[in-house]
Parts: sequence; C-alpha cells; structure tokens
Amino acid sequence: MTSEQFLSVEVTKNNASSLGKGVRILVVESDPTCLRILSKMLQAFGYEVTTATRATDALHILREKEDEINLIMIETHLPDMDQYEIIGTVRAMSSLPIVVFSADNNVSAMLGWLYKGAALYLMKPIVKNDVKNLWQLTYRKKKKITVSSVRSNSFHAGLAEENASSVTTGIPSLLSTTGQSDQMGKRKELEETDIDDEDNDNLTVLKKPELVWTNELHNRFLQAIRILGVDGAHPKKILQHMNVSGLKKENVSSHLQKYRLSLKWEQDATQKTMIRDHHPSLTLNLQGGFSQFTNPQFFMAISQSEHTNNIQNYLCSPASMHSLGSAHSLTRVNTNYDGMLIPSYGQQSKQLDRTYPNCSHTGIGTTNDGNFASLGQKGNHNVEEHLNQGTTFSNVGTHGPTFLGRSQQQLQFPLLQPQPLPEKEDESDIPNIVTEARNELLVMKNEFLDDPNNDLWL
DNA sequence: TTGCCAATAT
DNA sequence: AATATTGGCA
Repeated sequence: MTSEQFLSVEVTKNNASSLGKGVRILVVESDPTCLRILSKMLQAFGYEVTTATRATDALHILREKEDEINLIMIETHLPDMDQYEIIGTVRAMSSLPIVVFSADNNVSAMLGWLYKGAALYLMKPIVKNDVKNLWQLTYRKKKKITVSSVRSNSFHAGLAEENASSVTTGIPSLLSTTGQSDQMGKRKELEETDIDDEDNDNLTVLKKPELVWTNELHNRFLQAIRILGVDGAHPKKILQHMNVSGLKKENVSSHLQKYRLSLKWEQDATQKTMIRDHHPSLTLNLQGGFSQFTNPQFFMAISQSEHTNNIQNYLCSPASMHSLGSAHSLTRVNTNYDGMLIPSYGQQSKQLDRTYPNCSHTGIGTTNDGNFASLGQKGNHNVEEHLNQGTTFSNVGTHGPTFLGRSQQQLQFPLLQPQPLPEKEDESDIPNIVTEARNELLVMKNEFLDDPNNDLWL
C-alpha cells in the first residue's frame, strides 16, 4: 500500500468500506468468474487482493511475498493439487491465517479443513458479510493458528471469557485471578485438572492467586494515568483513581514499573528514529504495522468508559465505573506506528497503552448473515459439537494486556511522529499526514469493534 | 512509618 | 512473560 493509497481512504463513522484497508489477501480460486467476484467484493471493503488460480501459483506467491500478505483464502477444489495437500503445504510455509471456502457443505469436510489449520470455513456463495470482517483474523498473533471451538453463542468468546467470574458469580468484580476455577469458566471444569497435578501439597491452599491485569483493569490504570499525568502517577494515587476493591498498591506498583519500562523503550525507539532518515520505505511500514502489530485488544483500550453495549455492560463493575467516566473523557486518540496509543488532551500528548489480544484464538468464526450459507449459527452448532468431542482442539489464548517489549519490529518501524519537542513541528511533513490518516482509520476500526451490532469474531 | 522504586524472585 | 516481593532510600 502506498501512502497515496492510504491517504485516499475515506474514513467515515461506521463505514465498513475501509475495514479491510491494510490487509492484503491472497485469493486462490480456479474459477475465474468466482475469483473476479470475490476479489471485487473484497476490494469493496478496502482489502487488497492478490489472486492465483492454481495452487502452485499460490505457493509461489507465498514463497516470494509472504511479507506482503496478511491472509490467505483458498478454494477447496483446486485442479492442480490434492484437497488437503495445499493447506498442509501452506501451513508448513507460513503461519498466516487461512480461510477456506467451498460449495461443499459436508460437515466432516469442513472439520477436516479446520483441523488442518484453516481459521475459517466459508460456504459459497460468499456474500458481503462473509468477508466484511476477515480483517479481524489478521489481528491474531502470527504464530500459532490453532483450531479451537467457539463457545456456543458468542463471537466474543475472548471478551466474554475475561470476566466470566463476574457473570457466574453474579458479583461483579474487576479482579480476576489465575488459579481460580472461574478462569476456567465454562470449560471442562474438573476432569484432567486434578489428575496430573502435582507436587503441590494440599497445604498450599493459602497461596493467593496472582492478579491478572485484564484489559478492563488495565484501562482503568491507563485512565488513572491520564488523569494524574505521567508525573503525578504514583502507585497510591493510581490505586485511588482506579477504585477497584481488592487491588493492592503493590499490584499497581508492579504494573506501573512495567508500564514505565514500556514507555522508556518507546522513547528510545523514538530517539533512534529521529536521528535516522525520515521515511525509510513508508509503504511497507504501513502495511506491516497494520496487520501484525495492531490488534483488537489495543482498540479496547480506548475510551472505555462511555460504552454501553452488552459486552461492556458486564465487563464493567457498576461500583466503580462512575468514578472514572465523567470528567475526563478522551477527545482524541493518536496512534503511532505500531499501536501505541497516544491520547491527547489539548496540545499535550502522552503515551499510553500497548496491549495484546486477550481473546481466545477462535478457530471458527462465522458471520451472522442469515441470507446465504456461510457457517451460520445453526451450522455452527454442529461444528462445535464435533469440535468439542475431539481432544485435539485446544484453546490457546493470551490473556490480559501486555506491554510491548523491545523487538525487531520496533526498530524496523520508526516513529513517524516525533515526540513533542520545544521546537515547533513541521506540519507539512508527509509522514505526519500519513500518521493522521492512519490514526483515523484505527479509530474507525475501534468504533467498529465497539459497536455491538457488528459481527466480531475475536 | 510510609511511599516509591529498582532489582530480584517466582 | 507477567506478577509479586524485597530492600534501600527519602
């Protein structure tokens, strides 16, 4: 994606036509007509499309340009390769999410594909709603794409899980901890939990479970810092502002320490960048930055307090929410190259959060469109049952917010927008404009994710 | 004492 | 990797 293309994105509220921006999909489909239509449909949502009509071509493209591709869509019946062979090969080459589509509605075939590593199975004819949210699949971590079951009624499995304790106990609490059964939530419960453990004496019952910094908690933490300012943000004050019962100062301290560390890295990266040339391969940076280093979780960190949709409702502890939401609503959110939020109050901007998805890696996503066959909700039941029977399916999830540590990516993607300096900034600087457009797009996606009426897979 | 923080432990 | 604990310092 070139910067011009990026800038041409028109960002409108609740406008889904930009959702796919920054995501390139490799579509492998032997039927030219189908390929054309699908491409068009994808492009309508802003996706970029690379096509291949043969499996061998696809593999070639993948070999050459995996970096530029964020998602792979494969038709099941390709003339030049055996059914499952291609997905196996692709899997071996790449960890990119694979979406399989077919006119075949055979359940065991679907399961076969999912088991082989497909992230999603779509049935032809593919409709707009089928592809609208494909971008979400690219927000998962690149590494393990693991098939797992979707819990019955929820596209928001990950989010719902976060505060499962609140729901089950009926006592809303922001604190979730490891080791407690509530984290397991609706899962298998007992069974193997007790079997293979442990060297643990029963005497250690006393040990307190570790605090888990859920996104909700983290958001409050961030909010507190926004209010207090980076300088005034000390554990005790933060604790007060967070107003979470049971949370200890030590908890906050520890988190703060990590938080500051992340800020420092961020700053270091900034400095290095500023010494360097200003726009080293802007194109690649934008694309890579989008698909690989942003994620739903990070969006959730933005201005949580105002939301009233279902998920949010039970995510939020009634007791303390009011203390946060009122006076200091976020007016604007900046985002730097890799997803670090920089909320600004007036002219001053301060760096804030960076998080990872806390969602479970959902192997099957379905759209909710009743019109045509994708794996609709009904179909999903079947799939789910099957999935739950097999022991091979596991739920691999990363929970809680994570600060971004130092990484290669940090160096690869220099800050486009320098920290506020004594001098006035050059406003005509192109990178800044690009950053702006990008920010707006991210905010737009954020709004999309926040809208309870939209389909969310993650 | 208390709070903070960096280092260190788990 | 994420969180908890410790010990020095104001």
